[in-house]
Amino acid sequence: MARLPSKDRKKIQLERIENEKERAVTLSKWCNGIFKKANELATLCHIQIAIILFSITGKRLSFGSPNVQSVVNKFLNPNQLDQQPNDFINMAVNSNHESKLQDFNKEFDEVNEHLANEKK
Amino acid sequence: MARLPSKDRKKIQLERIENEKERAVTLSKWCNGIFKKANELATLCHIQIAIILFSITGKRLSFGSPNVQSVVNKFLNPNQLDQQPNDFINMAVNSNHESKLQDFNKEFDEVNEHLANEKK
DNA sequence: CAACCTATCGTTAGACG
DNA sequence: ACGTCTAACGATAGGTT
Repeated sequence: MARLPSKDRKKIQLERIENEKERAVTLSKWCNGIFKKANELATLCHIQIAIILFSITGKRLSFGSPNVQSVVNKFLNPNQLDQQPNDFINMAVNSNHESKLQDFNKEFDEVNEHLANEKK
Repeated sequence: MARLPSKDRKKIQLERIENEKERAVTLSKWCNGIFKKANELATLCHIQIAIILFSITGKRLSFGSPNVQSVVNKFLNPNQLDQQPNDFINMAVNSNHESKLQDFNKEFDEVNEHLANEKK
């Protein structure tokens, strides 16, 4: 309730946050913000976008619209025509990427859950 | 100079922008904003981040800190230890990705140029 | 510790150059 | 087409629950 009067100071300083906890909180908030913006941009401008991020602790976060795989794949194979989703899945499964795909799906679920919550 | 009085209305509607020119302008502005945020986040939280984006016209834009390749590579090979930059470059050159690398470098130059300008 | 709150900071739509 | 301007909008630091 009664909020202390003079604490809303901000003004980010563009340098590394040394305090671990503060850094983790900032990362979490900014990730939400950037992923949300990416999602809005995908809708507004009808683009495809993928964001991949590794924190200093090794945690991996990603976001993609429509999904990370298709954008990364397009990035790695710019000369190919757009592939059907089934083609991409088949390609991935037919090579040695099974465990990778599971990781992907896990992350997508997490991110999508987050986004779904935010939309409510 | 004398600005019309009542035109700063906004309130984005979260739906696709149909007007091509307006959509291109919005994409340009938002890309600057998101890439800038990604760069700030990389500094603040000491993360690695890559953003890959394809516009509806097929234009490809990307941003990476420290660079797109290393993050995408880490994403595709999560079980490997971090590679030295030279290792990655050798890997890329030794496979059939030469033209891809040139594209990468071109994009990095463009983005870095933009960022450098913004920082001034 | 994640969600909520809100003053303040940062981003951007629309107008203009 | 790209930079600048600025009010209005959106994101968030620091706080509380």
